[in-house]
Amino acid sequence: MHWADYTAQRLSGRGGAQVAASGITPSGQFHIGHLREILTAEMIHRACLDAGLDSRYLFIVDSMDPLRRVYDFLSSDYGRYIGHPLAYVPAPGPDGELGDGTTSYAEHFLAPFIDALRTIGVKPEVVMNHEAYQSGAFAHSIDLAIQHKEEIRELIEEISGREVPEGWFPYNPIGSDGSLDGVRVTGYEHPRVHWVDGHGVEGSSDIRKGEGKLPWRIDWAARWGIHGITCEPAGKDHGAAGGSFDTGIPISHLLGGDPPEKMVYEWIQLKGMGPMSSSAGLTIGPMEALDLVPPEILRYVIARSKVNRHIDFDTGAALFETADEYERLVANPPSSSEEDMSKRQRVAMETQLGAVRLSQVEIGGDPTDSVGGVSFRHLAMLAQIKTTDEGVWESLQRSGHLEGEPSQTLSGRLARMRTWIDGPHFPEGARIVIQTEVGDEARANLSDEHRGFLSELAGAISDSEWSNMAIDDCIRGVSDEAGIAKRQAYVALYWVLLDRSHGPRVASIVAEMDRGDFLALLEDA
RNA sequence: GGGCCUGUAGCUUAGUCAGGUAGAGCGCCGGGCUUUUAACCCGGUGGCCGGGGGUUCGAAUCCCCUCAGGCCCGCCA
Repeated sequence: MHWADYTAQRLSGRGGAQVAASGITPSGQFHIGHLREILTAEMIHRACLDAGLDSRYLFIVDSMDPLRRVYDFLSSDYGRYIGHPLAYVPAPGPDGELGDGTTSYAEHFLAPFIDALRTIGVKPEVVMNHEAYQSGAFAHSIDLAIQHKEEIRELIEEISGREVPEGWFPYNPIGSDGSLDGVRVTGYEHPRVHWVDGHGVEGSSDIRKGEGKLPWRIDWAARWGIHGITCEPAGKDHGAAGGSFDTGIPISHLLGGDPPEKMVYEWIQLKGMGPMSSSAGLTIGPMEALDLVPPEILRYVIARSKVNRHIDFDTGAALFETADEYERLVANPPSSSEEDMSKRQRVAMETQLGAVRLSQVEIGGDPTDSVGGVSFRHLAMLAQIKTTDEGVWESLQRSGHLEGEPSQTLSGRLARMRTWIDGPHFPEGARIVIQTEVGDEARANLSDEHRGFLSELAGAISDSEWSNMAIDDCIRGVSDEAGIAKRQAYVALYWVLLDRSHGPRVASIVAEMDRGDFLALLEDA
């Protein structure tokens, strides 16, 4: 059974309406890792719906969280906004310069991410956390937290093993300069929290009006109750023993809530990406990833992995293989008709089918609608050999992959594939580089028999018609005359053309080449 | 120092919760396709389940120890 279905099953035991949620701080550019946070929760939500449960999916944007520091992509002018809730910080301009404030920092980074989510079929109910504070939704929880101040302090100290500092207060008011930092609480008279800020200015905040916030560990616990959240997968950082999940659960009870079960997902790592490295500034965002592979593949990357396994997100060969794995699964789904299937095989099959189901952009979508009918590997090859899309379709029609006109799915795939090929993320192993001179490795691997064939071919092909068919006839004819095994003839050509022992149809490659260039290569051998 | 996750065929991994003869995909190798391929179809190869010890009739699975990789323990989400 797929993990999302399993979780849905557990949630059904809990009864009532299900609310799956994610929470992300919009402190900067969203990246591919955030997709796991979102999709883990969203897939559970979908699984709940599929199980006939009443379910909603919430995306809580931590817009009330303060700007922590001046990130590298921000101008130093942002220094004065440190400690300010992100909803009240002006969005940066293109070069990180301080914006005019028409758009908030939080909105600025959120908007493109929401667009990307829509493309992958995620349509969350978006909750801006600062609005929740402004609306007074937190007021009751804040009041309870203040009343239970000492119990909460004990819980945090006991569970996290951390000492809560003197003067700690379970509500952090915004000071006179708009910052949450350095504000000391001096008293509480419902609904106002009195304080003195770092400048020595005194004031008071109305807990019903977004004039302050709960500290994270309490904020999280409170929102579970406020929104009736029944499931919120959290990153492994929250999951550490004594982490915010462990303190959140008892705090939530204290605030009258019924917290979700602890669920922790592993990170997506950018390891093993070859030329990609964060230090080189070459990270990948969801939008960028969507330029390369279709949304269902991006979903499948998450769906196919168990929640507690880390994912090496690799825009190179691994993504290639994942995409082809998806194609195979959809085109040729495991069949349940086998009676002699073992229990394990059956479970594995159900899990795979679940992963495909949850990878669909539209809920309940037919996976076969998203199938291209061609492996990514093959398409990548054709896209490199054929300069025009028409050429690709013709080749696919000849090879039987395609009947009639290409579907929208397929032409979309080709467009993305061309982007991928032209970009820095394309796997080098799949790149077809036509040599301009014979490579060292090729030279080392060419036998006398190979050379003899190549030189004969040079003579024969110099006045051959320059078409796929004619070139192929010529190659086959010469190999017969030269008495070389066909296989060896092609091996020789692959070495010369690609500096490899094998490759795509030789004639297809040669037909796209300039005759002079090809002859020069043959003679160079 | 404390804790969490992971370690199964060359690669990605299922199976670990409820012990019962190690499964899959890719790759690779071979064959077929009267067109060669990185297409397509068929077949095959491949694993002292990180290591050691223990419990058991029986351990990838439970217990202890150990090695390796990743991550968390700053009101930071």
